[in-house]
Amino acid sequence: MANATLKKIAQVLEISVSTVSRALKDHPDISAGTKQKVMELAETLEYEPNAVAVNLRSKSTKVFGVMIPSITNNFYDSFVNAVEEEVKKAGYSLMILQSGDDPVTEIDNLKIYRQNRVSGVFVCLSKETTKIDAFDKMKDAEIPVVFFDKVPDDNAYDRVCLADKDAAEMAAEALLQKQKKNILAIFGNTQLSITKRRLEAFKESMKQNTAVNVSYEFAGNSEEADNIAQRYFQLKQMPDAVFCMSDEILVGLMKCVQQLHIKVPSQTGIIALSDGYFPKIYYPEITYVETSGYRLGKLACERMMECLKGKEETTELFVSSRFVEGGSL
Amino acid sequence: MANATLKKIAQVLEISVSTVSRALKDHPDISAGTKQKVMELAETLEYEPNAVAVNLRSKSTKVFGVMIPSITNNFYDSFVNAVEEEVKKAGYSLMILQSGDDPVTEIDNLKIYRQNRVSGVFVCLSKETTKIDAFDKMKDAEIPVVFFDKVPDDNAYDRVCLADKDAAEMAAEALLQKQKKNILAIFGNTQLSITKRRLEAFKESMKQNTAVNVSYEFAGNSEEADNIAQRYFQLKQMPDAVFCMSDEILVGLMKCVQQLHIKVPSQTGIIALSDGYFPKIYYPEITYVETSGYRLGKLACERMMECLKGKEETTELFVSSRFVEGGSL
DNA sequence: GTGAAAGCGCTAACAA
DNA sequence: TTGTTAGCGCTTTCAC
Repeated sequence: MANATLKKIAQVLEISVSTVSRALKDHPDISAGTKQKVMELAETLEYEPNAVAVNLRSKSTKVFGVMIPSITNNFYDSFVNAVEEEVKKAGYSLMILQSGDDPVTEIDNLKIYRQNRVSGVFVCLSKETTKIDAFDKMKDAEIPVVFFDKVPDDNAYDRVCLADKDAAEMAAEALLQKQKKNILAIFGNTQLSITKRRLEAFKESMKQNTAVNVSYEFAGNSEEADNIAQRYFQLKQMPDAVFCMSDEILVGLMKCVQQLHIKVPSQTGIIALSDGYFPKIYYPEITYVETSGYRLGKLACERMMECLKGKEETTELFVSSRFVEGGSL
Repeated sequence: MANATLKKIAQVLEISVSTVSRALKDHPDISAGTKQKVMELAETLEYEPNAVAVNLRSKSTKVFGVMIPSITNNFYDSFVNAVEEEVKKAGYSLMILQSGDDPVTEIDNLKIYRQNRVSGVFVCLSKETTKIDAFDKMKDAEIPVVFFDKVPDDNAYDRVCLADKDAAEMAAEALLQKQKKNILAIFGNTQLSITKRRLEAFKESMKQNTAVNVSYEFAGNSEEADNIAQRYFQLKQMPDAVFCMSDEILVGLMKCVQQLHIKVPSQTGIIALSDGYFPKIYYPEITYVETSGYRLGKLACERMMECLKGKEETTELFVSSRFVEGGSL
């Protein structure tokens, strides 16, 4: 008999609902005998508490929202994976909503989260988002928001980010170390703060050695990266190394490498910033600086949990980077 | 002022809660004047209905569960993407839970879905699941379940699947058409029904031409596929074509192809069953038979919606396959 | 040790 | 046209 309620159990046993409730929670007030009977009946009736009712009563759902531009993206997947894994331990579930990189959808989604009274929201801003006042409503509703990856500039918000600066620097250092002289550096959409940070740090590191020639290019997707690479590798003076800011760009570059039969690393070296999956599908495996969505997820959870137990100030936290040697540089 | 309730509005306006409720719903009974006042106050108070309360009252949440082995998987992503897109139109949200291919977690997750009174659940069984009686509890709770991809054999359940048989046949036909004589066919985990179906159909098609030599191999992941390919491509009689049952296997094969500098399609042809992303990251692009997670998602939604409005019998539905020409065969 | 009652926020049948 | 009442399932204070 499914959908048993406290009431039903109470009726059968001819005791009150509150006693049943307490018995099921193993409350000290209740006699062993009563507990026994209640537990048993609950068992046979397959009683399962109605979370909706509990939530209404307690004014708190055990659900976190996660908003990402798109779920079909390796990096966000890793993030979500980590978060799901982590919050489950505390009995939470996830409500995942995609913004599709659309600020309007983003705002709609926030509304859904508010109406569902989620306990908190993890947000990666859409590419197009410029105004973030919509998030103030979450404050009013007392729903903590932890931004990740694409975060607002405003210090008034909690943010966890990749150590973009460190990562870009590490990659740049590696290139210099290998004495590369003619580098093609492909970055993503310049609108994104993530691109800006990586670009700036990379450029800064490159200043150390003025004898190095670096060409900066920008690709919005894999295909554009492919096209850019095509152009450069048909020059008589081929790049002797390529830096890829992201997996998307790496994938585009590698298609070009395959097409033009470029030997890696003898003809050209390659280094990327990556979550780690794509570098391993090529031969030789690509040397990369890890920017882990998984670790970012864990960090975001930690921060969220702090927010829940009365946070103090907002913070910006970073996930450290890690150099992973492949055979491509 | 956030967290306004009907009660607050009612108090301010000195009218009853039910009038407020009706006014907000634009109920015909309510006078224009009252509606006006209520609407305005609701606006300024930033009233937003409490979904939890509504759910409790209506005994129906606007949430679907989606259970997949892992979210870090292209195919399931596409599926989830399609489902999210589709159900959003009807005002539903998704609660995604991963089973991690663990039957115990699977059962725990079902419990979470039941307790949260989701409106329905989309389930892809874990690799390890053998007994499915846990799903009967969902029936008792009157929560419709639509299985997808990895589905139970039992006809008593609603299922949407890829047309594995068709897809494998199409690939086999293409190989025969191209006069391939020495084919390496790599399949996945033989425990999975999906593997069985694809394997059986492929073998059946191959029977048409007994002059063709086919080697059947099985790989549980990309690395194993790579190793198998390594072995075959170091034989003096190299395969003149390779069939990959899945993206995972294709990725492994391609790593080997890169390592051994095998020319595609001149030295060996390649054909795969795939969702479509991975075939396009290689050069030449891989010829594949599309097994679309996205379309599967759409179909699953259709079926779910039917279930919600009182279904009749359970069905097994299939997403048709599509041959996509790359340059690899 | 147990029960009665109130209330979380909302809806809807029934009254007025 | 509006209000009253009851109740969704649960928890918890207060009384006995």
